[in-house]
This record gives sequence, C-alpha cells and structure tokens, in this order.
Amino acid sequence: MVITIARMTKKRRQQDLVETIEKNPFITDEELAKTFDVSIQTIRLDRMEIGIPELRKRLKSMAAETYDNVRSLQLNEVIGEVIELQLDQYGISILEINQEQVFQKTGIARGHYIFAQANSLAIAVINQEIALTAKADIRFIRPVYLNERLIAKAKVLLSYDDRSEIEVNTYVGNEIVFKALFIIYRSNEIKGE
Amino acid sequence: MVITIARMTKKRRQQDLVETIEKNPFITDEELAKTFDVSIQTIRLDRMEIGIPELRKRLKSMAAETYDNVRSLQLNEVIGEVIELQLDQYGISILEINQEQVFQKTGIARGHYIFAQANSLAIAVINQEIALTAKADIRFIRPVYLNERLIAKAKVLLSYDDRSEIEVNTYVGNEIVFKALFIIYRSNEIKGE
DNA sequence: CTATTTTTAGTATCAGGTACTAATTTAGTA
DNA sequence: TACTAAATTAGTACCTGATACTAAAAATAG
Repeated sequence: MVITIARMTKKRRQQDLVETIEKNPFITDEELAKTFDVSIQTIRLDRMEIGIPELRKRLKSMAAETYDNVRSLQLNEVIGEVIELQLDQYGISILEINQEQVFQKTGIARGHYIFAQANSLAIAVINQEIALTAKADIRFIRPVYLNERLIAKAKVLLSYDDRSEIEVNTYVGNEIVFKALFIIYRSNEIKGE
Repeated sequence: MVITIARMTKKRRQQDLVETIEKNPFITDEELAKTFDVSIQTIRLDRMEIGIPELRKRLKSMAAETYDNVRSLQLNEVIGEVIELQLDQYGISILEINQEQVFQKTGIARGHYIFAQANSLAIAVINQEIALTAKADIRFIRPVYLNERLIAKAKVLLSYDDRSEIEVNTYVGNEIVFKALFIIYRSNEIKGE
C-alpha cells in the first residue's frame, strides 16, 4: 500500500499563497515553491491567475509607498489597536510600548503616546464623521515602561446634542497608569471655550 | 578652433550623484549615465567608490523600512522644532501640520499631534534627565487645519523641589488655538496622584 | 612628454523573473 | 475502466539591472 499525502486543492493553495505573500512580500517564487511543495511554474501560474506581481515589482511599489508617504496615513490614524468597540458607548484598545516610544535614558514611555492612544480611542468611540477633542483633563498615574502593554478603556459618560464626555482609563495589567476625561464635540462647527 | 565643454570633475560628479540618487532612488544606472553624460561604467565605478547600492537593493531596503515600521509613528522624539529655549523658564516650538497629521475627510489636525507638540516642548523646557508629565489640563480652542503653522509657547509658572507647573499656549498667527497646563515631575521617582 | 588617473568598452555571469510550448500527471466522469 | 479535461511540471529563449572582471583609450598632472 502506498501512502499518498492528499494534495492541496488549487483554490486552497492560491488562498494560502495570497496570505503568505502578504505576510512576507520579500519571498521569491523559488521559496514559495518549496514551502508549498509544488514546482516554480505552478507558483507562477498561480500568481498570474491571482494577479500578484513578481517580487521585484512588489518591492518597488512598497518602496514607492515609503517614498510617497501614502502609507503613514494608515499608521497614524489610530494609535493602538482597537479590540472592542461599542459605538457611542465604550471601547478598548491595546498598545505595546516599543523602543521608539520611550525616553532612551529611562525606558519610560513618552506621555504623548499614552495620550494619543486614549485620544484616538475616544474619537473612535464617537460614531461621527467629525469628532474633535475640545477639552481634556489627564493624569499620568505611574510611568509606563518599554514593552509594557497598555490597555485603554473608554466609556461614554454623558452625551449631549453636540458633544460627549468620555472617560478613558489606561491599565498595565490591573494597575491603572493613566486617566483622562475628554469632552469631544461632534457637531460640524467646533466650539472652543 | 574646437569648442570643448569643460568636463565635470570626478569629485563634483560623485557629489551630484549622491544627491540625484537621494532625490530619486528609483533611477537606474543607465538613466544616470545619460543625465551625467558619462558611460554606464563610470556611474558604476562611482557608485562603488561612494558605496551606493544598486537600484534593486535600494528599493528592497526602502520596502523593508515600510515593512518594519521603522518609519512608524512620526510621533517620535520631539514633535515640532524648538526654536527658542531658556531652560526652566520658557521655550518656543513650531510645527507645520501636514497631510499625515490631519483627518482626511475634514483636513483638521488630530488632537494628539497638537498635544504632543505642547508636551514635548514642556518636557524640553525642564532641564532634567528625567522629566515626566504627571497631569495636564488642556483646551482645544479652535480646529487647526492642514498646512497651518503652530507656534507653541511654554512658560514655567511655578517650580517646586520635585515638580514644575508649565503653561503652554499654541497659536496660529496671533490666534490662540490650544492651551495646556502641565505639571511635570523631575525627581527620580514619579509620584502619581 | 611621459606617468598616472580617469573613463570607456566589452565579456561572462547572476537573480528573479516573463512568455511561451510541450509533456506529464491527476482528477472527474460517461 | 477508459477517456477527457484540468492541473502540474519541464524546458527554453529572453528580459532587466545589475556584479565582476579585463583591457584599452583618453584626459590630466607632474
């Protein structure tokens, strides 16, 4: 009896291919052939069918993105990853503090990152085209260190016609490290004080 | 009489080469040869001597930058350019709002950039190894738009042993757009509330 | 006017492909 | 079970944008 390892279907392989290349756009056809255990021609046929460009073109367009600054928009939208969101009610986001976000001498996170996480979460919770921070009271309760994972929890306390009051508490584990109270306007015209 | 167009010196050409490639990293050796009116070999010798990698390697490393998030958040070190600084007294910084810092739909600057400018200026004014924001009251007085130039002015109001109170007002022209009051600790141990 | 530097020319080779033809294998079905 | 269609593999010629190298020609300096 010959043991035959069931071959992947074409469809499945192509789906996986997309994922693999997305995950590592630097991979060559040869390497792909090895990982999927098919010939290099199959990989190339797959790429053609799906419409994935060759390695060098992928790199070029990624480089162009860097150059054009197109990409940074995405990155800068929301600081931290929103993992839970009930519009107009509450939201949770996490942010792991990395090298770039700390003072080198102390390894302590720069305050504006912690603020940015809280602020962008608060904005995200407000389900509006236009939502602008008008006022904030904030407390940094204890320093946050490199590699700590910040969990920001936002809760809408009050909602008026034109503005909302949102409380954001940020934790490392169970320990609260930061508190903020935002007043966010959502009318077309922002009213300052 | 033969009119001879003076040939560029090697040194000069190599300087220009660096600049040209920096300005447009997507240029091939062939195109470079044409623009400098030398042979492709000369361009290659030049690149070797200077240590500029070939086009494809340049693109690859640019792509890697995108991928690695090295460029990541521009909320890096100090947000804004500090143009005046009297330690423990006052400071001024300017920040021009660009595409990446605004909401695409409205062209209005995200609040955390404005905060970040103020916060990093306040930290810069405190002449200490360790200076951490403990508390802040902030008001966004009017929205700030794309291409507006923010001028943040920080003034130390009070100084205690372990902390300072700093006021930051941010202007566009003569118009105040943002106000903040920071309490910044400068002892080794930060005391939260 | 020669010695040295600089530049150009040319060839072989490489990576990572495209584009194409043809053969082989596998799977579906009458 | 045999036939057919789909899928896969093999192989070749060619492409771009290079490296690495040798050698010759031209320009410049001493």
